[in-house]
This record gives sequence, structure tokens and C-alpha cells, in this order.
Amino acid sequence: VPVPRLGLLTYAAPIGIRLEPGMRVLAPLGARTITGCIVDVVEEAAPVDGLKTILRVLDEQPLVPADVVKLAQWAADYYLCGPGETLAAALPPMARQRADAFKRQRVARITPEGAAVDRGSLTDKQRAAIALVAEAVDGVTLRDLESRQVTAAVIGGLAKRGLVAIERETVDRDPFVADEAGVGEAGATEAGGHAHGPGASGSPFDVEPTTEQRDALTTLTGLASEQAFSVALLHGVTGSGKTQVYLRLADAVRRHGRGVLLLVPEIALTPALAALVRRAFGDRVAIQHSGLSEGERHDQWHRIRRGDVDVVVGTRSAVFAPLQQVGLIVVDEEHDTSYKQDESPRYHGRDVAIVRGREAGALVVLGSATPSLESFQHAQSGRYRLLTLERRVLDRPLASVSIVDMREELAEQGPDVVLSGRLRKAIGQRLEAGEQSLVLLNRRGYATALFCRQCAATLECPNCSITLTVHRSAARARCHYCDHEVRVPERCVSCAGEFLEYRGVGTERIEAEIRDCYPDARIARVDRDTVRRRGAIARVLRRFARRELDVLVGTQMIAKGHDFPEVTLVGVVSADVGLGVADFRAAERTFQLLTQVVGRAGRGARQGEAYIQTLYPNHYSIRHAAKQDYRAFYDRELEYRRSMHYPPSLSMVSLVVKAPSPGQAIADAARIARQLRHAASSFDVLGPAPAPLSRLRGEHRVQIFLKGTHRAAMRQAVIRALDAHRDLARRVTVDVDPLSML
DNA sequence: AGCACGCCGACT
DNA sequence: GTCGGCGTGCTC
Repeated sequence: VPVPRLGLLTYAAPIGIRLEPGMRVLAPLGARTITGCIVDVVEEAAPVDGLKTILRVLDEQPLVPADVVKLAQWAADYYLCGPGETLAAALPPMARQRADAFKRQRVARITPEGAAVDRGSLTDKQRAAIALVAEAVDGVTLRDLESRQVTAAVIGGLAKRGLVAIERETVDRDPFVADEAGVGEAGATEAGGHAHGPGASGSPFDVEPTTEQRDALTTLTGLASEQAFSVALLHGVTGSGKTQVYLRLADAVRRHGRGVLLLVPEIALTPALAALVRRAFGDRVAIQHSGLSEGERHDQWHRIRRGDVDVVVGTRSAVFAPLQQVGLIVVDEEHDTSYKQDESPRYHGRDVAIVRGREAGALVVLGSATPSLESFQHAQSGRYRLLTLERRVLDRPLASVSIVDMREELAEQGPDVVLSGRLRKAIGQRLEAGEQSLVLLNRRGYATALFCRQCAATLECPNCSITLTVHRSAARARCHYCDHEVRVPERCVSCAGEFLEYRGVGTERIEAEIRDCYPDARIARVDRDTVRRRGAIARVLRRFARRELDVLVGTQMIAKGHDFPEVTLVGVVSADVGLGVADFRAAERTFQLLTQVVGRAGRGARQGEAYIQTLYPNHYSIRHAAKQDYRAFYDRELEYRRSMHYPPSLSMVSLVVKAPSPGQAIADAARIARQLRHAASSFDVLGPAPAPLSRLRGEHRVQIFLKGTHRAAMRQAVIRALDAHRDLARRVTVDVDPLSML
């Protein structure tokens, strides 16, 4: 049942009804009627006491394929959430709705008392109302009564006196009956709706593969043809043509009659890829991502279920797509953190993909220029097959990268410097030459904080332990966690001082700086603030690809997988943004982001150049990213993780306990930690300690970490600890294999 | 007294 | 997620 933290429930059903895993049923749950999904069927010779009986079977055939039901169950066990939560991810959008979503109406009926009452004792309005109710044999809905000038107040008064009865009734109407009839090709959206990405049209197979690509393909098609489970890590530098390998491999697999799942971090950010896949496989492709409307998602899901497609492109939830005979699962940019869902069910799309591949006997290909330490370690140990693309297509050189020491810039130009002289000059040169530039700063807004020079107070969020970010164009200061916002104050809110200072820069400020510097440049900004609306990012990227823009300023959104041949300059305003975070993955994230964004330069005929501004020019993640030296970074980072006992040398589970006060949060967490320590023989329990974001949306947060090599033991301990403290269960968030320490 | 609101436990 | 039960605190 679609209820968080609730395990599998057992219901009775009459003998003789066809029941199979994957079928949906209507069942009573407490006072409600809900739509559940059958996970298992057990036959009993005699009736079992204490079970409620399912009300109705909604499907004649399993809606969710049996293997996907099993996969969802595995994910629920592994990630410590309710099976209904993972199963919900596997169901088509509209089937997720509760039975209550069948229109529920309030119906009034006459009672014996009401029929017998002396109508002379009633008011005019009551008399009119009771007359209407009495003449309707099956009762009359309150909505109908209202349209006949009988207000809810009048009918409520009659109900209170027991003269009419009001009941909630579900309208018996299965939304799928209507849908199934109408499922047509209308759902075959135009490759995500926004087709033309940069690059050429025509079949992607027209391009001749490089020698390296050919070698990788030979190995991969070999592995795929074995029709047995294996995992390959395709480590290819930026611009080496990994997509080309995926597409050709996918084509080979589907020609052998097996299905292909292509998982990508966020299609909405890379509309070009969707278009490419579309051109490669035509209408044998389905697309699944959150940018589609409910109706579109529903249609795409059913196209897959019916077997109308053999290639599915989608974001993490597509790992549960109802595709049959899966022979290949590709996880593109496997290191990308958006594969991990940041709300329950907190599953990792890549890791679920590997389990699905194992169960299906499929080849799983993980691709990245900057593999996660987890994946690369498995490749090193031989568990995954390692394939490497070391050269760019057409042997184009990687960008030449310069690290700009901002300490020197500060010394020379004063504390207000944002763009170094070198980066500013480089942008100017590109404008002169008619070439394009990307400028990255992974932080949105104009300023990160508003600081009072008189009393040293900083404008903070009243609900969260964080400073408000200044968005100047909106003249608002906003919390990026709870969305609380205020007008930017003219005077300090604590001392009324009038000398307020903007501290810390964001993309909005960078855009303004570049405009100041180069008033004629055509500049656009890409971050969550500017591309909130559907299709907005595709529009900007398209304009950039058509060279209607000279400079693109943005957050990590501009670093992801885009292929702009005319970009010859990449500037990173501050490589340090992610390094300050209290997270053992800070260096890895910084390395990945820098490598990815630097890889956007020089993908066309002209050599690319990049500038990375930093206050830590000797930090290893910056140095190795500048050289695009993944191996050096990996060796160094792995050593750090080993010595500090962090993943991938062991596994972690994070628990966050929330409470209305800090003391309460600590006390509650301490109870759970005690219980965990009690069970801890093979793992360590760290904490409780205030979480880095100690207050969020008005709640105080305290953290506990489990660290160990035996995940099952840790999961077991968490289950038992939460079982022993049922009263706290709702206040605790459990994250298995957390990607963030926040 | 009557009820709005929030918290908590239960849901097969 | 959401319902019912129950306690607290407020209004008439």
C-alpha cells in the first residue's frame, strides 16, 4: 500500500479470483479504501483469522511486471523504506493515486426521523431542503443541493438533528478504463518536446566511430551477447564520444530482441541527448522524466508496458520502467548525484540499475569522465570490466587550463574583485573573435549574505540556520532551503545600522559584472532562478547553440554534458564553492564539476582554454581537474577515504532526528544511538551530533552515522532501533548510502 | 460545555 | 499518507 514506513500487508481474497503479483487491488486500510499492489500470493487451505478482505481486483493482467515488483521490494528492503514507496516509483503516474482520487462525494439521504418529522416545525429553508432530499431515492449529493440553493449550513443543521444522514461515497469509476481505450500514439512526445539540440540532425550512426570507440564497442557487444549479468565501466574523457558508444551498443542489443534502458541524470538539462536517441531509434523509444506532464508520462509508461518500444531513456525512476527482456542498462554520467533521490524512497538509480541488471542477466554499462570512487574501485578490483576512452573524437586536444590564484588578485585589485584580469581579458578576446564562453559559478543569487558593518550581524532565515541569499533583480533576500523571503532591508534588522555590505557572490552578480565590463555582449544566465519554467533551459541552450548568445553564465546546469562546438573559453569564477562544505565528498564533487565544465571547451575545431579562479590553487582536486588527470585524483582521494574510514572503503547509513527544540532532538537521537550501539558489533556508531544544517524549516536536526563494511548488519540494527522507539519513527529520516552529509 | 488544533499511534 | 482518539487551551 502506498503508505510510508508501512511494511507489506496481508489480505484475504476469495478462492477462484485470479491474483498475481503486479496487479492492483482496492483494499480497506483503517478507515480508508486504498489502491494497493499485489506483491505475493499465498494459498491457504483454511481461512486465516484477523485478515481484512480485498474489495476488488483492478487489473486483469499484472500492471507492474513481476520482475519490477521484485526489484521494488529489493529497493525497499535495502533503502529501509516501505515497499509501497518504491512500488509507487514503478507504477504509472495516475495509478499511484489513492482510491480516494476516484471522485469522492458527500451524499445526503433522508432518515426515518426525517421522513416522519412535522415539517411545520422547520424553517422555510429547512423545509425546502428536506423535500429535495426526501424525493431522491438514492440520496442527493451536497454539490447538487448547493446548485439548488441549499447551503451546506442548512443541510448540516438537519444532519445534526438526525433528520438526514450525510455519507462520503466513492464514485465507482476506474480511471484506467477510460485511459486504456484512448492510449494512442499521442503519448509519443517529440523527444521530450524540445528537439533540436546543438549539433547536426540526421542519424547519429552516420558518424564513423574512432578506433577507441570501436574497441570498446567490440568488447561491450561481446559482453552483451553473452546474455549474462556483467558490469562495465566506460571511463572516457570529456568529448571522447561515450554517447556514440551507448547508441551503437543499444542498437546491437535491440536488434537481438532485447530491451535497452538508458538512464541519464536529468534529461531536462540535456534536451539534445533526447533528440539524438529519438533520431537513432525513431518511435521505438520511450522517454521518462519529471519534465513531462502527467498525461505524457502515463502514455509513455503504457507504450513501454505494451511492448511498443525497445529503448527507454529516462531519469532515475526509469530504472523501474516496465520494459521486458532487458538486455542492456546504460547509466550515463554514473557519478552524478541526481541519481540519488533526496526524499523517500532514497534510492540510487545506478545501484538499483545494477541489481536489475543482475536479475535480468543484462549488461550494465556505467559511463563517466569522472567515475565515482565506488565504481572505479570496483573496476580496479576486477568486479567491473574497465574500458577507457583516452582521446577526444578527431583527436581534438583537451582545453588548456590555467589556475588563477585569487589571493594575488585580491592583493593587487582589492577585496571587491570578482573576475580576475585574466578571465576578463579572455572573455573580451572571445567576444572580439566571435567565439563563445561559458562562465561557471555554482551558486545562484547576487550575494550570499547581507552583512552589517556596524554590528556584524548577518541577515538570517528565521526557520533555518542559514543566511538569506540576496536576489537583487527581485529585490528580495531568500532562503534557499525553505523559500522564506523578505524584501532586502535598507537598514540592519538588528541595529538599524545603514552600512550593509553584500558578501559572497552568485551567478546574478557575475552576469552583472560581465555586462558592466562588456555592455555589447549577448549574455544569458542559466540557473534555477532563470529556468524554472518548463522548456526554458532548452530555449536558452538552443539560442546559445545558434550563436545568438556570446556568454552563458550559470551554475552546474551549464556543466552537464552539453556539446557546444563553438565554445572556446570556460571560466570558473570560484572553484572553492563546494570545498567549504563539511562533507567528505567535497573534493570529489569539486573535481567532477571542474572536470566536466572544463570539458565543455574546445569540442569543435578550435582549441579550448579554461581559467579556474580559486583561493586554494594547490588543492589537489583543483590541480588534478586542471590537468584532467582522473587517475591522479582517484589515487589521492582513495587514500584519504581509506585513512579516514569513509566510503568506498566502507558503507554508511545516516539517521537524522528532528524535534521542535535542540535539546529534544539530542535526547531523542541519544535514545536511538544507545539502541544502535547496543547492537553494534561489526560497525561504528557516530554521534549524535547537531547536523551541519542544525535547523531546517523550524525543526532542529541531530545526526547519527553508522559506518561499517557489513551493510546488512547496519540495516538490521536500524530496523530494530526504530522498532524499539516507535514513538520517534516519524521524526527520523534514514538514508542508506547517503551522498550528502547534510 | 463545546470545539479547534496539534500530537500520536495504527494501519493486515 | 491520513484517520481517529485524546489532551490542551480558548471562547461563548
